[in-house]
Amino acid sequence: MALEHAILVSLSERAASGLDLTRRFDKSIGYFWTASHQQIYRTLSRMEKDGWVRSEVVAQQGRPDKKVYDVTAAGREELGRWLAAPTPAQPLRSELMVKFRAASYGDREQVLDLARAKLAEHRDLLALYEGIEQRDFPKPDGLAGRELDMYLVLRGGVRMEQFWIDWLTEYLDAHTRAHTKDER
Amino acid sequence: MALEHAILVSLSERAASGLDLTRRFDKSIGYFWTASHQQIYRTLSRMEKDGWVRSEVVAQQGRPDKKVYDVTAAGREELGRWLAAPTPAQPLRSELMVKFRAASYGDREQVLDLARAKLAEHRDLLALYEGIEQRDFPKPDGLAGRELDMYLVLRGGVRMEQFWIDWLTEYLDAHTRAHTKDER
DNA sequence: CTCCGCATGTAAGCTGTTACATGATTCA
DNA sequence: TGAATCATGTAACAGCTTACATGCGGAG
Repeated sequence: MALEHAILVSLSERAASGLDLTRRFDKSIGYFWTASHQQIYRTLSRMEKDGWVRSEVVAQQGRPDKKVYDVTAAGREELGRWLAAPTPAQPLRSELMVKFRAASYGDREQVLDLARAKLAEHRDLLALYEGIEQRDFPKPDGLAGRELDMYLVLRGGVRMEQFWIDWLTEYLDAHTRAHTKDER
Repeated sequence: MALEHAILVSLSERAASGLDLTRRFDKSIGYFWTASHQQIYRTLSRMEKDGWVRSEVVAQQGRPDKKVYDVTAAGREELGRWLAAPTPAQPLRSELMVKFRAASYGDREQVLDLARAKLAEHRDLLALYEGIEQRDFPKPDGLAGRELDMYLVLRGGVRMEQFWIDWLTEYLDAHTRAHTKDER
């Protein structure tokens, strides 16, 4: 029930069409909340029916018309209500952890390869986030308000990737040690 | 498509009824993959139809009969196949991060209260995981095989909770500093 | 004239959640 | 007698994914 609210947040930052939103959910806000264009169009329709957003058809030159959505007063009210409501605990769901736990029921070497692949993925993501951090927030000390919010969420992404890298490294090291011990 | 596989893992460790599995998904394996009893019963039926598990009705004294499920050869094969298959990147989905980014569109003080509540939740979870770690793996150095797998997944849980605590602390500190600066 | 990007959708199917249902036994 | 636990489900709905559909304009 949170896609509506993620859309309200994104539209509060700036009015947008369905495709604009789709692109935002492919980066920026998409780093911590993903959605496909099908979901977005469907949800926008429902939100307009509910009066949380309104749309205006905008003609473009050399391109098809687009419907630009904007948050209404009712939408702003709903956003404020949701922001203050308690956030239910979102249990961790990690396919990788299930696989790691199950490694002894299959080919362990292939599971270790999966771990190495994930480690590379997370290193790439960390580099991406750190690049954004250095480009957009070179001096974080003076930040406040909306910019501070953006910065701190990005910091969450950086720390999250660092967590994966550290844990996967511990995992691979431990299994390497256990393996060499077997060999002796 | 991973609940089937989580069930295969759990049944590989030990045969179980639907209710047994439901209880396991409330702790141990449930710390990184959750499922309700409705999901479990529905999925077990499908898996039996597909030949991945077989069931045996076991009479009990003073209790209703139960259906105990067991992994078949086809199920073990499927588990091995799944274990070796690449794991798709699972994008992060955090309602809390959406709220943090949106704090300026609502009552910031209430968002800070949410952050404090989450911090307390994650401290409790960390204490739980560290308790299990000390109780079940007091000397992790000699571990190998299945036990090492269990230990390392638990370490993932510990590190994950540590991540949340560190980040939420950074978040609260940064906003406290920004706030006191406004006051001056 | 074909392919690509823009722009908006529909439809089918699977997964997950919420609510309801049944029948037995044990304990207060 | 009434509540709690054991044990297994059904039904309805909401959410998400995958595939398909349409039509316009510009580039090569």
